[in-house]
Amino acid sequence: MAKTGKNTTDTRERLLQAAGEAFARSGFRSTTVREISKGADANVAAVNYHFGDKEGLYAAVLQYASRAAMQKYPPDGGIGRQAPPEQRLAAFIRSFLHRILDEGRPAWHGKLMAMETADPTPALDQILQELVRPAFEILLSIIRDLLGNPEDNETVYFCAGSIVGQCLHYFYSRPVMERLVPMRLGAGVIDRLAEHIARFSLFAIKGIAQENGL
Amino acid sequence: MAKTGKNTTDTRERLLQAAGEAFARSGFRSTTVREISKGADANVAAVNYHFGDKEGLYAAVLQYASRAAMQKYPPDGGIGRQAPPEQRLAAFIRSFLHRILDEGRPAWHGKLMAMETADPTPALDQILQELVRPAFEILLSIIRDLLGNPEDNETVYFCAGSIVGQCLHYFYSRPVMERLVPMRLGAGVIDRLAEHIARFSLFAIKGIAQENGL
Amino acid sequence: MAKTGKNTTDTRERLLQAAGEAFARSGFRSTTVREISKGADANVAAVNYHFGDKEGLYAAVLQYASRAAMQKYPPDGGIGRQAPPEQRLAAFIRSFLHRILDEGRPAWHGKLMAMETADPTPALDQILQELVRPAFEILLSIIRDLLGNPEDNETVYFCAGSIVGQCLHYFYSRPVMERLVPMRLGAGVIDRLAEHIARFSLFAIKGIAQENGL
Amino acid sequence: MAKTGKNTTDTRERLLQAAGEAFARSGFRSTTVREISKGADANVAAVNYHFGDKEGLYAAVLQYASRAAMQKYPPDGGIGRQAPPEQRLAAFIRSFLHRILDEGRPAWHGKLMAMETADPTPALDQILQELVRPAFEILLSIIRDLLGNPEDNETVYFCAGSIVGQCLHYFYSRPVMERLVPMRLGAGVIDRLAEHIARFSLFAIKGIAQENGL
DNA sequence: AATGAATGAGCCTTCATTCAT
DNA sequence: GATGAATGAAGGCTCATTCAT
Repeated sequence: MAKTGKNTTDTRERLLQAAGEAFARSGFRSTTVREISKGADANVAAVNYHFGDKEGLYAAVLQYASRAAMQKYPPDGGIGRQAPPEQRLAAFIRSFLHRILDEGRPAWHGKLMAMETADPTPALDQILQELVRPAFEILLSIIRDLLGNPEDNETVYFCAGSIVGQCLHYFYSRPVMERLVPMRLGAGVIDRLAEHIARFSLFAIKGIAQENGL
Repeated sequence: MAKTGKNTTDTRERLLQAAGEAFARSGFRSTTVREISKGADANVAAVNYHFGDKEGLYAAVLQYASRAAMQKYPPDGGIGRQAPPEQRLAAFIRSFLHRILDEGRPAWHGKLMAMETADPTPALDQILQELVRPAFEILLSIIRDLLGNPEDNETVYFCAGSIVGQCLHYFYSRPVMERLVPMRLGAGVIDRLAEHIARFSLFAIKGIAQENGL
Repeated sequence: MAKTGKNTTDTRERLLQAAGEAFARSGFRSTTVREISKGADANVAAVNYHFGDKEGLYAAVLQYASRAAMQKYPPDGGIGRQAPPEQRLAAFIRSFLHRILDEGRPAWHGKLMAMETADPTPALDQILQELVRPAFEILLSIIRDLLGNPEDNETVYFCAGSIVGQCLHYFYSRPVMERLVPMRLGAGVIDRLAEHIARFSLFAIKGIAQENGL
Repeated sequence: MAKTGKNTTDTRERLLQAAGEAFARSGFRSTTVREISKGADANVAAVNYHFGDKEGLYAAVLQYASRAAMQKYPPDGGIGRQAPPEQRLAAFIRSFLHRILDEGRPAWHGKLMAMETADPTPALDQILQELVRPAFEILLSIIRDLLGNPEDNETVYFCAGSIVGQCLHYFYSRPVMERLVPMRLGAGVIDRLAEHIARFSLFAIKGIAQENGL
């Protein structure tokens, strides 16, 4: 009955953790505050007490997760701006892929962001400006370098979409893929996948650059 | 009390339509049968009468939508098997893109399928075998033709993923895209997009084929 | 699709049969009109069409069942009024017991009456006067004969209650009995049971008669 | 808005009371949780909060009632094991009869148990082992003493059934009795009834014992 | 005479939220 | 700061009944 030790980390933190896992597992609607409270070994009313309401908790979780994920897997892949764009692209892709597919402890960090991307809540805008846009700008600049700084913005955007899309696909469509192709997304596969997407995209962008350059 | 002329189509059909729009708008969980019933100008019990339960209605809607979408935009893009693989790929992509981005009347057809892809319900398996797998096989055979029928399956699967991913991305990430890039997805854009993805992928696959061929 | 042969017995009759079984199985509340209709191979609306409403059907079934049960197992046990009261009592008990415990085809006839006894609906009064009272009067007259036509009515009523109670007990408490004692109510047991109750009651009434007679 | 003084007992207790009365009045199926909640002056969700669901509430009520009834009218009738079996039988019967017919405050206690006996729910088994079986064993031992500890178990069980049946009859068949015989079951009648059943059964068992002994 | 579609009231349950302590 | 009890608004579903044919 003694409750000592339970509050070594404070309730707020435990709620954030439990909520993150739950939201990533079942989405916003399907996750109940009771489920979260139980997972955090806290009272039902704790959510409302600390975060106002369920939506407030979600926003907090999202921001918390985004920052953590971006910190663990930075969008530049840990490679300097001066590196050749081919390397920077490969690093970007590898980092992105790990961010959303990593099955490690805070696996839900990337998941949550990807889910939010497809089905945004009012909490999205908040992190969009703070975290997503900077990462996107990095990608754009890599592509511009590869394309030779073209005047045409649409091509740049399209190429960015092609790269991001390839990466996200393995997150979104995983349930279908697992039913469709005889292949599991183990740890090794992620790296081979990153390599493939980088090679695929590099050939494509180089091809486009050449064609445009003529 | 006279009910004549109130509805030209019968209740079952109206339920299917209303449910499709609602499910595509808010997802399975968030959509209520009362909302659907009201939208179909029918009684709450009508859903239960015609489809057993909410899940049965969803399954019916999904099948209905999938077939309609596949019929309107067939996976071969209306091009014969004998056409050169470059053309077949372009046709496949164009058809795929229109299928999921078409804003026409049954706009929700593609939406629903994409949502189901990312977050499957028990109703998915039903249409997976009937509709998705055949389309996927078509894509695989196109890629095999382009790659020169390689023995390595993983590369084929990876390339297929890259193509499908690029297309789906513009569906999934649309909310984010609209906030991030100054561009609207009008009818014309879909065609330019299809052209881009085809060109992008063709350069990539050709490059990979060449590299592997050495 | 041909429906010939289905109406060899008419719908009304089939509804009565199906409803009887269902009501005896699950009681009035738990039985649904749809269940009955399906069992009778008839339309949902047939019940309301033929019997006005569910309650009307129940009343019809009850009367139908009571008459059939009373006819198959008449309260006098098929023994003349002139027979010695000991024999008439044994016959009464045997007939009663079979009426409520018989597992034969229209097993539900007696069951329904017993259920109605414990938890009467408005339909009870109808059959009470027509069927139950005459049977009860027969029992009373047997007891009066055995007791030597006493002036005290309460003793007669009490004895009647003791006899009827013993019989009904094996109907009402069967679920508990089956859990409590290692014994099944097979066909042979019913006869041994009838014999026991007759003997038990005869000893009792004789004893009371002697005591009162002193 | 002030809720002080509104309820002296707490909600859980009030729910138990209200549910007991309602279940005894209308049975499990016909009783609604709204009816119970209103009767307990509580919210609809209170049932769910305190007892999980309607069935859980029923089980709780049944146990509560059984224990209370068994405590108020213990199966040994308050008489020691060393008393002569004739006295113990009379005491058992008197206690049993009061337990199921008592019109006192928790009148529904016995009613509920009797209803459960005839039409058991999953909740029965729980109290069967805890409360009913011990009482039944007491009755069996009394009968064995009266019969001179016979080897034949069936006779013992049959006699037990005869006694219990006589008692329960006045509970089950009360609605019919009241229509059939000009007699009310007042407090005085219960005692006279107990006396009758005891005398009736004693004569019967003694007779059987004598006959078997020859 | 009989049917299948449609109705609306009502039931049990769940859930986010609030309140008194 | 934190809790357990309590709330009320829905939500999905069932059911007896009715309506148009």
